[in-house]
Amino acid sequence: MLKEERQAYILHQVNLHNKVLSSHLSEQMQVSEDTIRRDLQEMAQEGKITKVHGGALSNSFHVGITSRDVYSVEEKRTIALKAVQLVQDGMFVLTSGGTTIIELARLLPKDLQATFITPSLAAAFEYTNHPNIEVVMIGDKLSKNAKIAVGGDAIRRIRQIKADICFLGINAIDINDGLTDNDWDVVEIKKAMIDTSKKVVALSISEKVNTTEQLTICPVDEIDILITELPPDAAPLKPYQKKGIRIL
Amino acid sequence: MLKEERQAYILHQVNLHNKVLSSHLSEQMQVSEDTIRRDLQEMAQEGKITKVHGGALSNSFHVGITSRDVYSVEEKRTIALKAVQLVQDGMFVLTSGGTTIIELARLLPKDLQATFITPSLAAAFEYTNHPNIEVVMIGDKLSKNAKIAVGGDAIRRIRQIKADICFLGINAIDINDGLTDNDWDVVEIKKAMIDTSKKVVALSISEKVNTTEQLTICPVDEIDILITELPPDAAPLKPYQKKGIRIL
DNA sequence: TTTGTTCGTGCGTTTTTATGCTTAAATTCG
DNA sequence: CGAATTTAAGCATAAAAACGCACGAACAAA
Repeated sequence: MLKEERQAYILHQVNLHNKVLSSHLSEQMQVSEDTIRRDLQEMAQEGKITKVHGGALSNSFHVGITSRDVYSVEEKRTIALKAVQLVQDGMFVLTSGGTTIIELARLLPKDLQATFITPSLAAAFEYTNHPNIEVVMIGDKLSKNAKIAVGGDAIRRIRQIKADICFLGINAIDINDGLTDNDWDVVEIKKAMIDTSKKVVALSISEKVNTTEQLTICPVDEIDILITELPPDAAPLKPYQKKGIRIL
Repeated sequence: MLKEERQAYILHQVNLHNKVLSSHLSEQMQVSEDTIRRDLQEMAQEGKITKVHGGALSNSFHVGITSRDVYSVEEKRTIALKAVQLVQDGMFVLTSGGTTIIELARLLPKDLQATFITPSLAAAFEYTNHPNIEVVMIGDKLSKNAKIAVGGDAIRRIRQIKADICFLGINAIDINDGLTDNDWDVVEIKKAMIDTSKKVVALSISEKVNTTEQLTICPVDEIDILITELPPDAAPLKPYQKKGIRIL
């Protein structure tokens, strides 16, 4: 059997079943696993498949939901980096959706072992890329624009969880009006998340600090930690610090 | 034997068998391998064949390697088009994940008003792009590779639904072994989906017909409709038709 | 016919490629 | 953590390719 033949067959199998085992292929084609591994490596380099421990995965399904240009990524990355430090092994972490949360998801250390729970499709998707993280998706009717599960069932489910920490990507925060948003269903979900978590962390780019939307989620004193891309002692954050909120 | 004669013969052989070995040709025509190699090289330069180590491949064979998008999109699209016709306004539709289902999701008519329920992240995401479709995500612990919710809670939730129709993207179907898969949790989910649906539709490219994986989902007679990219009267599908399964 | 040129072919020799094996390191999993 | 599996790297070997060279046939021109 020619090398190219073999690789064509492998590609075929991979795309057929979404995954293949080196051992299996080796047996099927009567060549050593070494050869298979070299084939897989070669094909992976050409971008045809994704090589993993023990075999290979199809590339087609892997690329999906995410990746699209995000507004002020740099700031959000800064925020996410600070947030990551709050997560420790074994924690139950509840998160909302939103682009800042997605950045957080991407920056989680590879060896972190924790359980992440979210009603957001995109966040859930990102979490599944981390091998050591257990991901729980909160299901229910999906909100079309936020792409997160909303509704009574989702809320009930969230309230059943006792999370160690909750990360909220927020749209507007104001010292008087508190946390606000513009989608009724999302507000309900965030309320539930806050209620059921021991510690609440609000993530927001400084642009959104001291702005207000139509619907109230909660007053500022219900959040424990506020993270922006600014240094903790920046002037605009002083009022929040005075209210007893920890700034990172 | 003249050079031209020889090359004509080689071309014939290549197109007939999709591959030739230099050694084989050399023996057949009683010339040195050097000569064969020179012939192959010449023909390769003219674009008639593709030369590889040890022999040559037909050019048509090689195109399979170059196409690197989703595997057999065309077939899957054909399948999806047939499947779409089964959905009508007002239906409750339950679907699994998988690339064929994603194609189905993309091909749904814009004006379709129905409720789609799925444990698959990618499928749910696609459904949310349709303004008139109500999307319900089944939540639970997420399976890392399939990116679908698995576990007792998801199963319980699925069983509470009485769906009009259920679309399953399947990995392997065999007349004796029935529907099979290679992921325990996914199998459980699919079982639940089948049990709770009035009508079960299996979507599969013909390559997966008459193949078997390790874990059984259900015998073939539990599915109502089988859709492949082949015409309904294709030979490989006859046995299924005899069992009373409708073929599309 | 003779001579010189070109082409096709085969034969050694040297390189390159493909593959399997062994061993040590890495990874996974109970 | 420790056992079992998987991988990576180096080495050995055989097969194939590349290269130069030589021989002989075909062919053209003198």
